[in-house]
Amino acid sequence: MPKVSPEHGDARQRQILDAALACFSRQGFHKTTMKDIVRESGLSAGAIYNYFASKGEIVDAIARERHASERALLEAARAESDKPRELWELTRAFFSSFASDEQRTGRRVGIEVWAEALRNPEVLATVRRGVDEPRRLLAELVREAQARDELPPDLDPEGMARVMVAVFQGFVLQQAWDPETDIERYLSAVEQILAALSLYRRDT
Amino acid sequence: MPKVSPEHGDARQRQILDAALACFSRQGFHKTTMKDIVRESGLSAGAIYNYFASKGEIVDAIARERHASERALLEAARAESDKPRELWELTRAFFSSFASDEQRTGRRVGIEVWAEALRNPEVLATVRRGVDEPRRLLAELVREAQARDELPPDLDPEGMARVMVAVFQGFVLQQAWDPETDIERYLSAVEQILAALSLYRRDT
Amino acid sequence: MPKVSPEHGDARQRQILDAALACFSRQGFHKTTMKDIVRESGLSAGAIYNYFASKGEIVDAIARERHASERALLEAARAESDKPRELWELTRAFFSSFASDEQRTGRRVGIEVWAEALRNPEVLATVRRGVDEPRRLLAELVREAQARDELPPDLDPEGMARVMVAVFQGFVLQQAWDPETDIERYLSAVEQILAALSLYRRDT
Amino acid sequence: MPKVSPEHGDARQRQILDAALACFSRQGFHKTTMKDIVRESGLSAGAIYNYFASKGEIVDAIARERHASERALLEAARAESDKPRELWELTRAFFSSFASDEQRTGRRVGIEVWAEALRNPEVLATVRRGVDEPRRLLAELVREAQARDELPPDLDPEGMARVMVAVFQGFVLQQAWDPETDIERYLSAVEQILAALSLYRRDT
DNA sequence: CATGAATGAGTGTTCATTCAT
DNA sequence: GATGAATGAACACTCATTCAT
Repeated sequence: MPKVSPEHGDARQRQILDAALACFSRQGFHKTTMKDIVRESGLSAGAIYNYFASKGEIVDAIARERHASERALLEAARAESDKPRELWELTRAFFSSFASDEQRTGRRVGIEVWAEALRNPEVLATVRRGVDEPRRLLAELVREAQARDELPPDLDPEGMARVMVAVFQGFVLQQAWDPETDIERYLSAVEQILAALSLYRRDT
Repeated sequence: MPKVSPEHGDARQRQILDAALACFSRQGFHKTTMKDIVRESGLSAGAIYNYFASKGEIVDAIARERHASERALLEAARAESDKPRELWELTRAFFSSFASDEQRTGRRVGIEVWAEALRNPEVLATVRRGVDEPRRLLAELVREAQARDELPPDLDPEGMARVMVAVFQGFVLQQAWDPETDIERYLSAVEQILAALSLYRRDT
Repeated sequence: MPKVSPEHGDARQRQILDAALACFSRQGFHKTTMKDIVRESGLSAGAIYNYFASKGEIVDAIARERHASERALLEAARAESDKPRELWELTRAFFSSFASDEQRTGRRVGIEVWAEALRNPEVLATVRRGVDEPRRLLAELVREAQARDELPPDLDPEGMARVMVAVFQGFVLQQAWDPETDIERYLSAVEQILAALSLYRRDT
Repeated sequence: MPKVSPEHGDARQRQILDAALACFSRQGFHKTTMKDIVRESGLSAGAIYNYFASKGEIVDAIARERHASERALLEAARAESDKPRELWELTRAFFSSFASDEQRTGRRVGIEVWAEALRNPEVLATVRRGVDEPRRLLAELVREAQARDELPPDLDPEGMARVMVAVFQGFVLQQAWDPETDIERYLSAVEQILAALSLYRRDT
């Protein structure tokens, strides 16, 4: 079927990536064979290789999608926040994504991407980009809050940003290992931390 | 002459696990072949299969070793703490292990274990045990601190324990992706959080 | 509007064969893919299959072209010869084609055609036709020279014709493996052989 | 079956090369699959890869065997010659190998090796070594014959050596394409050439 | 006639595991 | 117990060919 609409290619790519994500989330990168993706996508092996040069490129693409997805979430969360309690609202908005099954599936794959980053420079670059961006944003928000006298002036913004990223990453792990993990109790602890810090500012 | 001492077996097992850890840390579980472990250990393929029934069992054993290693660290850290600042001292002691190259190597493998846990029930059980124990300990410490009026009484101990575990897990990730990551700035933010919480107790 | 001139088809065929020859000479038959020929020719895969039923047919056609090319060379060489030194002049004229890069490219492919002939009856037939014709011509020339008392009467014309063909084939090989091969020293030896034979006639 | 005699490995290698030669001679390098060699050799795929790192290495090894085989033939032929008619006797002895079916099989593969040399530097090196050696030997013999006044002093030894190599190569081709090719008539022409040259010496 | 995306059988190669010695 | 050669199912990937548009 040649002479095909220009969107056709994008649609095929989606079809492949959706199939790959499904397989990866079910069995992981390494146990997923091209045959699995072929079956899941309904395409032929050859067709897939028209869109991706190798299995590795599919993994790269999935890693980039994870990144893009988190980034989109972050943007959306930020749009809803108002300055004074921004950090907290951002956190809450971001964590709300754990309600979605699709996001949870994606995050399971995301954990594998984290591990893959240790061996694969391409994936590492994507992961670092995906972590550095929110980290910088959070540091900036900390600085702004300090300027508004809402956080202790001697709190290191970079350190605090990393801690907040960690709070997110750690929850992703804990929830992946145990889906029962109670998000509300977790969030309430985070909220209390932020509240404590914002009171603490006057005492230092 | 099968005049092998009973320790012989243990020594062989160690030899295999050391070799496996070296390989896993270098190339990951999936890219490590049995041949790699054979070469690294200096044993024969057959000999290895006398001690482990499959490659998967070696992975399981490595996962258990990771767990044991973290647990030992935790015990050691706890022994050194005095009650009033226990949480913080525990944290600091625990993070001091990042200075050791050996621990860093081990943690890289640990991240892969985290991913593996998503697919392998055996490994999942080990990982959960490895996380639950410190989590329960931390929750207990939080409760004790609350009893001593060192932490806000309405801080959820379970939630807070999870957050502290996350703070550790997230740092493992960030440091694995970027070994330059500054541990001191990270810790200073954590310290400030704990300090804020302990002041905050009086205000609620 | 299939208003294509009748030459259109021939032109397309040329386009395809030129592309194929270029690819074959660069990478050989077997490593050349249809995609390579598509790229080199600027046509589409489908278009090529309108003119050749299979890759094999392209190989056949190239083999026939090699044959036709050698034949043309032979005819041209023969037109220039005068009887008494005909064999020698023919040889020299024929070898002069080694100066042309195009002919050298063609001959590299020719060698592959020789190998292909061992497996492919179609190609074998073409190769045999391409060798038998000059062989018969040379045998005839030997006979004529014998009639003019320019070659020993007991020289076997068929044997001698084969030897002369071999002298050409061997040079093609040696020059393909080492383009530095000195054609003049080679030819001078051939000339001396022919000269010796034409003197020898009187001594037997 | 480990702890195996040291000859065992050589025997396996032979087994593989014999199977490969059989397959290559039947279907050529490119149409021969590893599966074919597996079937023919009676070994498993994995076993073959214990002895050869790739199909290409098997091809290389076969090329080297062709070389060694021709070299051995040449040595044997030379041992039987006496100086005065050495060139001719060498030729005759060498051509006598065409009687053997095994040698004919080998030579068919040899022709493919010739073509392969055009694309594969490894094979090219082997082929050039295999051709240069006899060429140098022949040039030396020509020079010795000239010293004994048995060949024209102005005959270029290098050129003549190449011609004699060509006489052999060309016959290999012609006989591969048509097994009926009459070796005696061919050889008689060669003999007459050598005889003419040795008489001719006095006339120049 | 032309297009080029799709096909899918087939390729060379790998590697966890076994077992005769 | 120890050995390491052998196994063979599985893998990622290729490519001549087709055919809907």
